[in-house]
Amino acid sequence: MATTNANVREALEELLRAALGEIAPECARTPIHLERPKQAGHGDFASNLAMQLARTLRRNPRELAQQLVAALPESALVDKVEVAGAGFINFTLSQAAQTAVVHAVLAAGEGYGRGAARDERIMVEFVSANPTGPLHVGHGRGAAYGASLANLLEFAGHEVEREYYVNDAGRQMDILALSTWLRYLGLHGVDVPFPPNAYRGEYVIEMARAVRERHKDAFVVQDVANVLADVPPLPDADDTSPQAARVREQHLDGLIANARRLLGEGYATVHSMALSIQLEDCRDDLAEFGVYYDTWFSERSLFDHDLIARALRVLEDNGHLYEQDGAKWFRSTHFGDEKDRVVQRENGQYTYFASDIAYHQNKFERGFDRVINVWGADHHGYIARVKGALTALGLDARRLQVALVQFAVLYRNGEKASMSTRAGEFVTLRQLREEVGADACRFFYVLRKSDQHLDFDLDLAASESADNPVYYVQYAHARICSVLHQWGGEVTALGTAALAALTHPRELALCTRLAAWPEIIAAAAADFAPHVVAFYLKDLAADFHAWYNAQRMLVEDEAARLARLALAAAVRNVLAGGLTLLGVEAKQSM
RNA sequence: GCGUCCGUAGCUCAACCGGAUAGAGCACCGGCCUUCUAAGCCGGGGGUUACAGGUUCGAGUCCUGUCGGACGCGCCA
Repeated sequence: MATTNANVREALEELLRAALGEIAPECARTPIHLERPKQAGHGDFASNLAMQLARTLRRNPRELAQQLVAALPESALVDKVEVAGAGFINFTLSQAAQTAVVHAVLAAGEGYGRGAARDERIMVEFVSANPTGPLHVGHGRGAAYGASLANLLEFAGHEVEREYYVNDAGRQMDILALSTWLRYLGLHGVDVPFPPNAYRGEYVIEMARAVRERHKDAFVVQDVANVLADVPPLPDADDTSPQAARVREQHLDGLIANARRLLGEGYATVHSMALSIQLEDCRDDLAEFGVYYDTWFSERSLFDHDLIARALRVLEDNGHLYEQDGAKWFRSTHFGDEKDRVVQRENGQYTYFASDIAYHQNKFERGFDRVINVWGADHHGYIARVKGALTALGLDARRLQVALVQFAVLYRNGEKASMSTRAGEFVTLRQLREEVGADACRFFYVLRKSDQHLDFDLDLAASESADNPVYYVQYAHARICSVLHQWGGEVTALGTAALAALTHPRELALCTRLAAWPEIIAAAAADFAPHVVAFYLKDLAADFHAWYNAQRMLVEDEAARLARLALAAAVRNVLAGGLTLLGVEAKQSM
């Protein structure tokens, strides 16, 4: 008779429902809400039913609560029912009902807490950083959050696909290809002044070496004047005017055009080498961070299959496009956006937004019930136009959900550390992992609500960090492993151990905590909130450490020993499962 | 200027979509290792939830305004 947590909750609801029918039949359909009190001493479950009724019945809530309690049917699950506070009804479960969760956990193993129904197909798209350089610590937060969210949704019972959108078709890629080529020329002694707004990082020079290795001097152009032909000269470095900024952009565009002209087919070779090197690097980086994808979706494939033109045609046919100043506009103001948006420029090129419209149409056509985008908070202004476009395409925009992740700001010596990709002076995700370890990184990143700014203190994280809560949770797991190892018995045999010996308040508190795990999963998944899991694991570890210091497990008395070991094994299962969801290793020893 | 998000202990953050005495960690003070890992435990001090109103049995949570912060407002991606 494995009494699961859901059983208990439903049983208590039934009891209250019966009492309600007795006391106030006219309110028999009032929803009954049971919550877990945060305060010890308020029982295992509490209901505010009497307070809810007080309004409609215009009666004293405490009196109502008393009457409800008096009308409750007998139940073996319940030890004590009390009226407290303004009219709460507090249930204290019997020892058997509280400890039964241990058997439920051991029977289900790491599957304990898993949502029952595989009801929805969900895509989670996350990170999707331009493959123009190493991932930095801002991407790291999106990676940790997105990966944990996907795991969480999967564990909650959905079918999840993880996707990375590769921006391999835009101007940024051209700038990367140009940057690589200019460095390559530099390696061959052809010195073209390196533009300040090209990619200046050391990794670009490494790519240039790779190009030289494979293609020798095939792409060398000796005449600097030729490279700079028709390119407007760079303004002074200290000129920060908007005009100067525009000229710098034109300078880049001119260089890219010349690279295309001078290299011919060779340009595409450099371009695709740069892309594949960066993509490979990104994939490795994320894999070492415990982040994996089912699909890497190429933006360029949208062009190759003419999907952008097709999507725009649908919009056009539905009357949502118009022409002005030679460009083609999407009337997104009809769908709540602040202003209309260009989808095709005067020069005939599609905008990034146009790709995105086709991309999201494609996502929906792949048959997902829900599509979740994890975006940096700086993209929030972008939501209205994408949703608007989906609506205009005749799709249900509510199926697209955007999870915004606020910035992670790095602090070093108490001061903000810059992380501009272009300037080349940023802290990469790889550096961060090497400094603090992937486990601490993953845990640290999801330890706060995603809509909360994250202050990442490098000095603290890099220090021999006993401060880091991830060790606290891992330590609890390792302690249990150690005790079970010293006991030496078959852990599977604990699944049927008698639990009557579990009577210590610390033991019962642990059981209550274990019983909450399925609810934590459901709530965290519904709210897209992996931090709820992280906080739960800290609480569970705290409950365990407190018990560990209060009682020994390996005692003479066999009944007590087996019951306690069973409880410990159950705690270990949930700790391991939770850590896995967050991409953190459940260590056997520390 | 307009829009979105945010403001909770000295610091970093929670608070089960309106519930009980607002909780953790760090830092600070005092205890616990001849017994399963002290990366641990036990105890203590620390708050007008930015501010002012409003809604109701009840507000950190909802509505209005003010102040402060981050981000966004391109024929960039």
